[in-house]
Amino acid sequence: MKRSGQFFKDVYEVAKLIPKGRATSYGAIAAYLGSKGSARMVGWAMNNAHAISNVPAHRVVNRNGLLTGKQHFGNGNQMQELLESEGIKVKDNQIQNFDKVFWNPTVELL
DNA sequence: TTGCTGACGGAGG
DNA sequence: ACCTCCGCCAGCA
Repeated sequence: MKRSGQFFKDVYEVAKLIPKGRATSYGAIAAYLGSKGSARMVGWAMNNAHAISNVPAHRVVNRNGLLTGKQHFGNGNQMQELLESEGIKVKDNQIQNFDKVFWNPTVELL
């Protein structure tokens, strides 16, 4: 078993806890895990998350609500379609009303 | 082994 | 307000 760092593992667990119709940011997850400055690692973990089941990486975007990682979903706008399928409005790779759909693990999971 | 890159974010100019 | 640089740390050449 490739034991990725505990950090990655935690990222996966938090990602799985993101409610349907909600989204969070890389930085928010990193902050929740205690590594505020490691937002990039969260993104990296998401890349690896494709190997894990039930990890809704499409619900994780950058702090602007921009679907920066959509290009990693293989098909063109699959990430956007998944989000819209859950009720999240997306326009031009950006989540609309991001402040409403934003799910802050530091607050929600606390 | 060393160095560069990367699904980000905050600080500085 | 806009643009640029630095830090975070794991993976890969």
